Amino acid sequence: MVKAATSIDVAKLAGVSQSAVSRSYTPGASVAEHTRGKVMDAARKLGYRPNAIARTLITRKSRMIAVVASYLDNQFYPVVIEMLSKRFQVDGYHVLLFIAEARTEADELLLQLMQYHVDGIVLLSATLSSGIAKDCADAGIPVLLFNRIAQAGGTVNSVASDNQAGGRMAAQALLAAGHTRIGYIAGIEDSSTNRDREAGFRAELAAQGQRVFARTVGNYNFDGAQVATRQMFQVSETSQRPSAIFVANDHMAIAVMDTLRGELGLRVPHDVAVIGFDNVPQAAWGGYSLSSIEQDAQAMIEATARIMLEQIQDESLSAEHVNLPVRLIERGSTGRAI
Amino acid sequence: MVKAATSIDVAKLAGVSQSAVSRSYTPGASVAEHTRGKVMDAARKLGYRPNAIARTLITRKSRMIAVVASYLDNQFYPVVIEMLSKRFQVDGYHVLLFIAEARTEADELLLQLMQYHVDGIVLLSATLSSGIAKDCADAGIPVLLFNRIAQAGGTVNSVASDNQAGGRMAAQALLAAGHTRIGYIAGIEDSSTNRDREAGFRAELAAQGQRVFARTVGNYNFDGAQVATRQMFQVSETSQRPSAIFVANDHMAIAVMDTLRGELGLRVPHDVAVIGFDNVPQAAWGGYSLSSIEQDAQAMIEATARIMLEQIQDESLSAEHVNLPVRLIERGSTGRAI
DNA sequence: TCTATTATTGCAAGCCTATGCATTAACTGC
DNA sequence: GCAGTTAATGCATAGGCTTGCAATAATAGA
Repeated sequence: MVKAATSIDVAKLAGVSQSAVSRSYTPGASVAEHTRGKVMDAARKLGYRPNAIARTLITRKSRMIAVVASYLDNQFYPVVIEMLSKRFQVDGYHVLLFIAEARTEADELLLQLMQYHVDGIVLLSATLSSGIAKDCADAGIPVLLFNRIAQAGGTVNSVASDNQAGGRMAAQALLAAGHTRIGYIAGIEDSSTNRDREAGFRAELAAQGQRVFARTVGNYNFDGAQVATRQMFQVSETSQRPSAIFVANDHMAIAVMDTLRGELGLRVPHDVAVIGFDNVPQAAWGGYSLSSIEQDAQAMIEATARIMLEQIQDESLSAEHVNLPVRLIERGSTGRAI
Repeated sequence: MVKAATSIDVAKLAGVSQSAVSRSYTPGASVAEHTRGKVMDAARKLGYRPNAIARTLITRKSRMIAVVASYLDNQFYPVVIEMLSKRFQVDGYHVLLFIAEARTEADELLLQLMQYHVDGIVLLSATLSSGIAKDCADAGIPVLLFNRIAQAGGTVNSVASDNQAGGRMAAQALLAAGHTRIGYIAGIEDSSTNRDREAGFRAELAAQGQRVFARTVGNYNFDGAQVATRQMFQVSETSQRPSAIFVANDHMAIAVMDTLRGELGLRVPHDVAVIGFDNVPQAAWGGYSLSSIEQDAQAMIEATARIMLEQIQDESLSAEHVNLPVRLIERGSTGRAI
């Protein structure tokens, strides 16, 4: 193990002061081209790289952004994480990833994050206690909820899709296909996504003189969705069962289709039409051909990056709330042949 | 924005020296219980949290582990990342995540990582240039290849599955079902996983007097696998086409099944049997019921964590190479009803 | 009661870099 | 050739913490 060269070592070898070395690595600093050349030569010889930790200590900018997720089963999140990570790398920021399942766990984690002086925090489909939100605000660390709406209009940013519009689109698609017995399988009850998707869905049904025919809860997880499907279809008579279901996200919708076909012997869309939300890559797979409401992940990432970078630059900016349009993608699961 | 309290503030309020504050936060340090109590009280009042950056600067331990992935489409990786992240959190380590597609990109990234004084580096299905490997070794940073074997027996650890055995199992499963025209769809040609899986597969075929009937390359990606499937099945006569295919991973195998069924109108397993590798969650989905060779992700994570933590503790340890057993999971795609 | 131990505590020196300020060098224009 | 600018450089300090060492207090042993 060789001790890494420091700026002082480089300075000595190059015959300049340590400040000159530092300035050579600072874009826009005042150094003669000639000097920078000597410094870079010396640095190359010694394998010198500036110590990001020491730099963070003094500048109070770590160029790290924390991303907190609760699980990665739902492919929507890996996709988002990958995009976020690449997007932030473009601007020289790195992603510190955390998996926190419970709320309390997330709170504890965020306190740890703050010790690392992260420049910003992105929460994927998670919320945080107002106490922690305040701590972050006090510390000047911008926080952004991704795919969730902040409850209080406080200091926390949010980037989400227009879930209500999405819910309406789902209803329209099923109504347009002539369904009259339409069910809803909910995600996590108190999540903003579930609330908004369901509200939009119900509003559109109501507007067309209908209402939700059956409703169960899948809590946004695979097993939960299977259970929810069984519950919804435990009645024996066909006329008692929904002929179409709006499932609060694709991850669950796939479990629903599996259960309908595998366990209950029903065909999709012939016996039951299914539509999901998110348009994850798997929705397009031949085995499912799942109709879905597409979230514009690219636009969400771009908005997230913009807001975070702006607020890292300028602390005085106030919280933003972005709501992006969604789009109906019709595939086989709602009867549209592909 | 309130400036965060420092150990000096706490020391003042508690009426002790700054060292006492530091020691109060260091497990095993020499502090009277009474003193620690005063310190903690003062810390609570001020909302003090030790500054991890300053600590890193002096101890040269950041408690951060870098994880480098090249893409997250293949669900195997999100699953692994989630498990790794949780596992390291147990020991108080945090994961710094990077997405690097090309080799050169990864090299550049690693140099940046070293600036952050990460305590260790885990590369998911990626390799690194020997130059960088040496830099890491020199800097005393343990590096571990996950799901890849290090080419040189050098300073780099590796944790992988027994891919050769897996390849053999895949061959056995197809041979046992009576197939005589067996194809192989390869992953990335020069990856150790592809090499080993194919070698085992061929060895077993040879042992039973057969050989690979057809071979195309899918490069471990979805689109590539679709192309590879079309190539393999472009011949018109049934007897010219394989009746079974071993696909180098599940991510591709699913694309293969979609192409066989959707484009080519073939049934799985009736017309063509398919077996994959990894046993990703989607393999179990009803839409595919894909037979697969399971990698024991849990054991791989455990080995990874153990090796990394050990080597972070003790720099003198030499590189380890772990090879974990795999298991055949038979499902519908090879004819076994589920 | 006095000395020998041991447990606590404080002092002060780093760890490595960024940056305000003062100084010096190099130029400019007249 | 000289005063006035501007560019380049170095000095010295700060940023928040850990830790070896010395000093002190507390305890035990005789």
